[in-house]
Amino acid sequence: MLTVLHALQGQLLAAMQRAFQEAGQPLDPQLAPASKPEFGDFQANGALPLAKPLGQPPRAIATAIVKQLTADPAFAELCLEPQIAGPGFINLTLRPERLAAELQARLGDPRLGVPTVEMQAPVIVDFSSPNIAKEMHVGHLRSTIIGDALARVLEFRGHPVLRLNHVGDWGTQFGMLITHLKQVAPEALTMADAVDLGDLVAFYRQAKARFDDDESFQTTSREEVVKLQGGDPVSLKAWGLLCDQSRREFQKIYDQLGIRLTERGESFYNPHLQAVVDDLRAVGLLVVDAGAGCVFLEGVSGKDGQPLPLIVQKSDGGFNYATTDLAAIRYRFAPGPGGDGASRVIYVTDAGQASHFAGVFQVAQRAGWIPSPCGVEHVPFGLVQGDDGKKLKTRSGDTVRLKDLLDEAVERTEADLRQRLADEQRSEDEAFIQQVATSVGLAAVKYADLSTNRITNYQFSFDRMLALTGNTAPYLLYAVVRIAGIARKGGDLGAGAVASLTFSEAQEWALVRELLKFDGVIAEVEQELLPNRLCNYLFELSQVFNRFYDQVPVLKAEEPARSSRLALCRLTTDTLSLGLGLLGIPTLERM
RNA sequence: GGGGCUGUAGCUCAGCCGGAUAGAGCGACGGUUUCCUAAACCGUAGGUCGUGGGUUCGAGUCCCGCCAGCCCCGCCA
Repeated sequence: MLTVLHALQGQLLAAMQRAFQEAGQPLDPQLAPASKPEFGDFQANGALPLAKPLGQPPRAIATAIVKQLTADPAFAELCLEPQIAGPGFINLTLRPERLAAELQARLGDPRLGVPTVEMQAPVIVDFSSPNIAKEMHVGHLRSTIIGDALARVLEFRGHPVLRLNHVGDWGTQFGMLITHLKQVAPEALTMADAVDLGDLVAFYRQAKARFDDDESFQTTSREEVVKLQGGDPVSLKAWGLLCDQSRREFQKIYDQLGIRLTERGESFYNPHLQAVVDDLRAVGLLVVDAGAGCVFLEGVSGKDGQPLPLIVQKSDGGFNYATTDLAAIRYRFAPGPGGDGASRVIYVTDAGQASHFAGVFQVAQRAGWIPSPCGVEHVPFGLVQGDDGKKLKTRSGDTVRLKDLLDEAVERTEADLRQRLADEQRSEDEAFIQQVATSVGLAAVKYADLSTNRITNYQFSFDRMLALTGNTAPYLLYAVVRIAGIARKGGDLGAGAVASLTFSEAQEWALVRELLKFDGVIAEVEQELLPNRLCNYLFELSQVFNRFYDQVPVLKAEEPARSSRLALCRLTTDTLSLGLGLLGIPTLERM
C-alpha cells in the first residue's frame, strides 16, 4: 500500500496548499496508517498544528482541507468521503474496489508488492563472528540469527549483500595452540590433507592449561606468535589446520540453521594494518602516548575530563582489534579491486561493544575512509538471559553451547509432538516426526530471538518459545499448515488472477487490509533494521487469518465468494511463507 | 568519576515522525467442536507507562534532574 500512501500524501499536501497557500506556514499532512480500524485506513493529523498559527479552530482547518481534497478527482477515485473526527483528525477510508484491486495485483506477483531497489552498491552485513578454536556458544546465537534475517531482507529488496563472517582467526592465543599442536600431533604438519584434530575445545583447554602452568611452554608459545606473524611456513600450516578444523565445526551449525556466510577473518586484514596507522599519521590524527599509537576521540572524555584514546598500535609495535576493525572499514568502503566498494556496512554485535564501535567509526570518519553518501551502522542487541534474568548458563554454571541449545529445542519439540500424536491417536512415520521436530524446534529458537526488540536483553525460555499459542513460531507455522489443509481438501490455490474479487464479511476485509501492509513493513525493517517489526506483522496476520478461518467458510462457500476466499488464503500463505523465509524460517505443509 | 542501554498489566513483550479511550501474548476466570487440523476461536478481569519537573493544542514517545538494574571506559575482542 506504499504507492497508495504516497499518492495520498501528495494529494493531501496539494489540498493543504490550495487551502492555505497564503498562510506562509510549513504544511505537512502528517499522514499515517489509522491507529484503529474504526478510523478507516489512514489518518491525517496535519490540521492540528495549524490551529495556533492560523488562529482558527482545528476542525475548521480540517474542513477546509477536506473541501479541497474532495475536489481532487484522483482522490475521489481512491477514497470514500473523508471523516473529520476528534479535535481535527481527517480519517480516510479506501474504496473497497481499490482495496480489491490492490489485492488483485499481488496475486500474480512473487514479490507481493515489494519493489526492488535501483541502487546496486553492495551492503555488507558483518555477523556471527565466532573465534577459531573455540566453540560457538549462546553468545553467538543472536548475532547469527539477527544478522541472517537482516541480510535476507536486504537481499530481497535487491541489494547485493556481502555476508561476512569476521571470525577471530588471529591473535596471541595461536601461539599456545600451535605449540601444543606441534608437540601433540606433529604428523599433522607433514601430511598433505586436512586432518581431523578431534575435539578442538578440549584441545584449547589442554593448551591453555599448559600455558598457565609451564613456563617453558609459555616462552615457546610467545616465540611461536612471532614466527606466525613472520610468515613461517610450518607455523602457518599449523594455523591453517586449526582454522580448518574450526571451520568444519562452525559449518555444522550454519548448515543446521540454514545460514550462508562468507568467511573473512581478522587475518585477512593483516596486510593492511600498517597502512591504517600510516594513513592516520599522514592525516595528522595519530598521537604517540606512553609509547602507544593513539587517536584521541572527540566528544568522549575519560576520568579526568581528558579525551579518551583509541589505541591503534600497542607500545610493543603490535596491532590490536581496533586496528583490525579500522582496516576492515577502510577495505570495505574502498573501491575494487582493493576493496569492497560498499555503500552500507552493518555490524551485528552485542550492545556492550557500542562505545568501541562508536570510537572506531569516528576515527574512520575523520580519516576520510567513509565516502559521503555511505554509512556504517552498529546494530546492537542485548544479552541472552535465563529464566532468572541473569546471563544464560548451564546448571553447572558453564556457558551454554549453541549445539546443545539447538538440540534441546528439537528434542523438546519431538517429545511434544509425540505426546500430541498419542493424544489425538494420530499415526505418523518416523521421518515425518523428525522433520517436523527439527523444523519447528529451530524455527522456535529463531523466532523467539527475532520477535523481541533486539536492543533489550532477551529472556530465553524453551517453554515460551515452543508454546503453541501466542506470538511463537509454532502458531505462525500452524496458520500456514491450515491453508495447506484447505489446498489438500480441494481448494485450488495455484490459480492465477481471479476474475473478480468480492468480499462481504468483516473478517475478509480485515484480512485484505492486513495483507496489503506487507510492503510497508518490509520497508520499515530495511530502514530500521528491526526484525521484530516483521515478526509482529506476521503474528497479526496469522491472528486475523485464524479469525477468518474460524468464522468464514472457504471450501463450503458458494461462488463467487469461494474463489475470493481462496485467493485470500493463497495470498496469506504466500505472505507468511515469504515473511518467515526472510526471517530464515522455512514453512511446513503439515505438522 | 564519565558514557551507553533499559525501566509499560502478575509474567514475557509491542508501541512508527509527539496524536483520538496505552496494546498484544502468556497466566487467571468463563464460553465455543455434526463443519477446511480446537496447535484454533469468542468473552471477562488486570495500568500512577520508574520518579519529579519542563517544552505544547497534545507526551509512554522530546528536553533536564533523580532512583533502580545491566554494560563499557589505554595497549583483550
